[in-house]
Amino acid sequence: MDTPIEPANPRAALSALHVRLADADAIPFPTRSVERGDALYCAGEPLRSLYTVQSGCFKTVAAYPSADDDSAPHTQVTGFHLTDETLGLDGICTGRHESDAIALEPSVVRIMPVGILEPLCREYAAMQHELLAIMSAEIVRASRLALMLGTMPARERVAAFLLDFSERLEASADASGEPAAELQLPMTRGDIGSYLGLELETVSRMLSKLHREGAIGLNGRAVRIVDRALLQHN
Amino acid sequence: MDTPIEPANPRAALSALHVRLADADAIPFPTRSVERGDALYCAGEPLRSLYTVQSGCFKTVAAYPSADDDSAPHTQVTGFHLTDETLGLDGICTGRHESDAIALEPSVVRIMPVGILEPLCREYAAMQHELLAIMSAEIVRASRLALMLGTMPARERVAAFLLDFSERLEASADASGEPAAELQLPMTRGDIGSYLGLELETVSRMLSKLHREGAIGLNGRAVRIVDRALLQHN
DNA sequence: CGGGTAATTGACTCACCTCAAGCTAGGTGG
DNA sequence: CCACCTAGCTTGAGGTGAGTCAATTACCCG
Repeated sequence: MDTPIEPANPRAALSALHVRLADADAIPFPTRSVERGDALYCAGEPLRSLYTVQSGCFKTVAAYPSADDDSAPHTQVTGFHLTDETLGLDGICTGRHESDAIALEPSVVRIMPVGILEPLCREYAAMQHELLAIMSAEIVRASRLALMLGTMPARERVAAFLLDFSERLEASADASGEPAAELQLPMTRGDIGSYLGLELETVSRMLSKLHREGAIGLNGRAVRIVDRALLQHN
Repeated sequence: MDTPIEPANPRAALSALHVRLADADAIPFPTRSVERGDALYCAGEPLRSLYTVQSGCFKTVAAYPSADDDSAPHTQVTGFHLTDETLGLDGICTGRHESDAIALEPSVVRIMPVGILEPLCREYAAMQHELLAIMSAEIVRASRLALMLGTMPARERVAAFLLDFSERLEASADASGEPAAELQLPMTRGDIGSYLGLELETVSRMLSKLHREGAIGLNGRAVRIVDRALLQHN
């Protein structure tokens, strides 16, 4: 308790989470294009590389075998990944990918083979630090998602999702500092619902409600954030 | 697709997640004792060290400012940490702890100063690999928690919690391979509920129900797992 | 033995799920 | 160019699992 610092404002922290792997160094990693709807990798595949999104957007989908075996396994979108975010980190511990990564729009990724990555990090302290920071940020992100799913009502979840998404858009696109007000959501209501632990109908209803209340403009997947305060509070 | 391996069984994976940091090397890190109920660290504090639990048990608690500011912030137990598990990883990205770590019983931790850790990992490949594996495992754990909170009904959550806890007890205590059947839960129903995104009354009801159905023996915080299959399925 | 924290159980409520119907938009082929 | 078709979205009506409130019991520690 030596500094009178902010009590861990998660919104602020989320911006701080935004770190780039391997952009300081000039190593020419190869890239790969992925069509909309295609998988960058699938759960169970051996981990060969980590991927940094250059352009486009992905969702990661995890499955958990259902309680009664015959019924469908529990499945959930565990994250959306925009430009400059890194994919595949969850596979390091087992050497296998723990989830599917599906492109939500035509996307390009930078490929960083894991075999190269570790030696590289042993050489360059900055790079090692960056990798650790990114992984730590991913832990925080996942924990925060869990917190959201555990404690917030539907309406707050949807609002928080929109705010988070707009800030990450801003972070990846321009560096204006101002979060984006116009969002073009690349995912379906069903994807959002899965991510937020809600049914797609509930997501739709909450979006309509936020629209009626004047917090957002809404036209299909185009969302305009009108009143940030109204979204944050209440 | 070169190996016909298990399709990412999360239960199995969870055991694989169990990795020890800095136990191969003979570096004499100092230790620290923490009384039951005391905090090992608090959210917002600068990150000085990572901690490996030597004995005892901790819970980590995260706070998220509430939607309307005047009311209490959302708060949730984000994890329970037994022997050999590492605490503090979520703080690496911001340099500040993102949660409180509270001892649930008298505990001892091994202290690993972060300033030493990174250079050490640059020197020893095995240690670096271990650290990355632990962090990755933490990502998987958090994602899986989110999945659970997003998709499973109360009864399954409680059952999954008991199974997970018993396996981790086994992993940390003896190396028998057989998961523990007798659990002495160190946390309250409220803690469990917070972790699982349920009210403490619901946790209590589900435990009673599992008891009535013959899946578990139940006597306060002492739980005996009678019928694993019944817990897993249905 | 007494006081306070933790756990159990019941009755009632409500937020979200489920099921169902209709709508909209974009792409495709006749 | 339009008709169709599918996937996605919206909205309504009704059911239900978990939350809320409240009362009682069990337990631990001083």
